[in-house]
Amino acid sequence: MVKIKVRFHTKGSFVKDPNLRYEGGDLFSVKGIDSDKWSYFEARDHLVEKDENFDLTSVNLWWMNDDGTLAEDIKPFKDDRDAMKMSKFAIDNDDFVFEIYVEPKANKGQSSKAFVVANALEESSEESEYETDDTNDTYEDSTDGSVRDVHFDDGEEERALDDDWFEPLNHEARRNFANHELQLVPVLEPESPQKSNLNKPKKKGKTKGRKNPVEDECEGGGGPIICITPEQDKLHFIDDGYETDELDSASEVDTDGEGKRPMLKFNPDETMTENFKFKQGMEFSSLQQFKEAVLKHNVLLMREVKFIKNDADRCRVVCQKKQECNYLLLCSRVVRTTTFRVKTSKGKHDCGKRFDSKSAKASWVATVILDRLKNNPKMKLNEIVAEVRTKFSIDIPATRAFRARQIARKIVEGDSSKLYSLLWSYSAELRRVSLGNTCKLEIDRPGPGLQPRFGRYYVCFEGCKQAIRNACRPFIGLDGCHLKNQYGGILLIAVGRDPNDQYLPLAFAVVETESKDSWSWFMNLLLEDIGERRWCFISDQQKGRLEGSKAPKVPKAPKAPKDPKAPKAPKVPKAPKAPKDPKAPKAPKAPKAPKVNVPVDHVPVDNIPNVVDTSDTHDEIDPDMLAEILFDDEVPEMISERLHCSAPVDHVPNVDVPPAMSDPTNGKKRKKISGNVEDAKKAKVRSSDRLKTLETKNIEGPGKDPNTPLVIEDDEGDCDDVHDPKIGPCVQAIRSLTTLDDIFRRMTQ
DNA sequence: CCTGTTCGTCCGGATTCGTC
DNA sequence: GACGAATCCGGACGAACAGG
Repeated sequence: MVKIKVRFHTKGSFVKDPNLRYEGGDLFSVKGIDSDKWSYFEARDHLVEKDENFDLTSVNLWWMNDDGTLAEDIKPFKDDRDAMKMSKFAIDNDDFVFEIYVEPKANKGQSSKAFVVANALEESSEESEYETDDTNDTYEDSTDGSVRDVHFDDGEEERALDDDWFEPLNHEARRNFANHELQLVPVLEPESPQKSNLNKPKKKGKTKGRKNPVEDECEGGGGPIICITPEQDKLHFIDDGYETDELDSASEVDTDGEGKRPMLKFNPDETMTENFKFKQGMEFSSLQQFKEAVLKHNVLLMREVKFIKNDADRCRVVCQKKQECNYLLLCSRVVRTTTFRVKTSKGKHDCGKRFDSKSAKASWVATVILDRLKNNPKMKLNEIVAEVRTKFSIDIPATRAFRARQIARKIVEGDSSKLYSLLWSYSAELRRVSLGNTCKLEIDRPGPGLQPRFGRYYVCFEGCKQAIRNACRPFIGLDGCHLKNQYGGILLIAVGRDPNDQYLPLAFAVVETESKDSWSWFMNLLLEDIGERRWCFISDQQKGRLEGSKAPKVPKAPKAPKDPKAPKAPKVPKAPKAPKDPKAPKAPKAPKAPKVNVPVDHVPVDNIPNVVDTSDTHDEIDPDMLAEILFDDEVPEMISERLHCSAPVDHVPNVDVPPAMSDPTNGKKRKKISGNVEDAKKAKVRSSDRLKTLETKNIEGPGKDPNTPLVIEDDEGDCDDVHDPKIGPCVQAIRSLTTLDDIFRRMTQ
């Protein structure tokens, strides 16, 4: 594939005085077009893009390589085949720039000037195309030098020949054509033995020995068996029975690799149907592809076939009921290519249908159930049997369904062991792309002589680091979820929030289990990457983690926010929140961490003893849950208000934050928390109970308004916010946990 | 009864050799 | 060189069995 550049000449016209030239109009260029993807329709799209009134039906298109001349090199650009010519030309001639001319269609009775020129060029080329077509042919049975008398009446095939003349000739030769100099000699390879025979007519009976089996079949056939002789095969001959228009959708016309006349090509991507026909001449990229297609087709036909000949070069297929059915397919390799072609085709069964086709092999059944298995990995065997019966009226035994499910599972899940072994390469590639990407792969070595095993894996991308340092808010959500593949494990993930309220994945890790050890490993790596600042970590909590850590909830201090530096803003009256636990100490100061017995596998960063454990087990990472954490709870709401506040923080009205300002879920998830606190708490017990938090010293960072710093500050004990009933617990918690080590220490006290 | 597993059988692929 | 026949071996298959 190469990149080509196309210059479009539009809105002008051809003038001949006496040389042909294009006058007036506009010119625009399109660069970097993949030659493989270049098409007639892409050209049209570019023209429409440039001029929305462009009407393809009212113009003729012409193309030419950029160093050609209009008088000699202009060619019609009528469809995709012309586009393919251009692509081929670019590759063959290292000429990657083309001109496309848009010419208004001539009125009735008038001829396009370009048409006159191009027509002359085509005529001249067609006169000699057969000769040129043979230049690459290696047909060996010809004995004299006469040009083969091949004639195609069909326009399609003329087009095919038209394609052909193009290929073996270089640019210079085409110019010779253009000048009506039919001297191909300079461009033809002189006198190779093969080529010297190319034009010789076939000597009948020269091939000695065994007759071609295909011919045998033709003779002995008795029935509508269509045969291709070796001569037809080698010449890519297409007889009258070749009905391009009747091809099934699963096939396409294409030129073969040598740029010869179009052949049928089997398209494995298209859906096989009962109406599919294995036409003689149809080509397959491999014998395996042919066999799979045959089996698939016969499953649909509810017939059973067998491969009576099946080796590297050929495959002969007959019906299982060979005695009563004349079904026969023979596919064999095209000489000196890797392509396989159907040489014999009698693809109609004379036998009756059967409902227990063995052609419905386990591998085929696997493909049938693949989609359903993706959604339902525990699909039952009888469901598989029923599925195949419903779709194809074929009964398969349970054992086949069992194996099919095994195969399908393997396809769906992939070979995990192989994927794990690719981690080294993946890491190396990430490092190659950017040295700032962090990849940590921990290997577990069970013992000497034993194979090392996957331990842990951590990834943090350079871009994410930059984003959290420079653009995002200093809040980081942490969570973990179970991996459900063959080997299990836990995925730990850290996400940030950018100024647009979007989640920003920061880092992720795969660890063996959620434990203090694994979380601290993850957190240490994360802090190494994002830098030591005062970050605010927000996490959910797990059941076991809170055992023994339940402590009286910190009541809210009376509301008394004061910031002398900031102007006062009017406040909306709000009912004071009732403390949930009347026995709870009223001390507004940071609570001293209770001494709790935290099992080793508890995550340390969550241990703020103020909530009731109602957390769910982790199944999936739920971004909405994090949204709730950030915006539904009393403390996060305070934070969110401050995040979005353009006024000083302590003058934020004590009202609900409008969803448009703060809620990334556009208010869908947001629950009212002012007013009756108990009701509000009930309504969002899940999210509030998940909140554990928090570690930071200085929560500063870009909020929505970068000019308004976030002020949940500041130095020890000086912040009036401590007396704010909304901010109290948050700041207390924040202040008391200045570093991750503090958190760990507290956890283990 | 349903589901999953085991084991013996048989088919098909690979290879070799002989013939045309 | 192309094709057919013979042989060997691995894997897919189905029957039988075990477990829930």
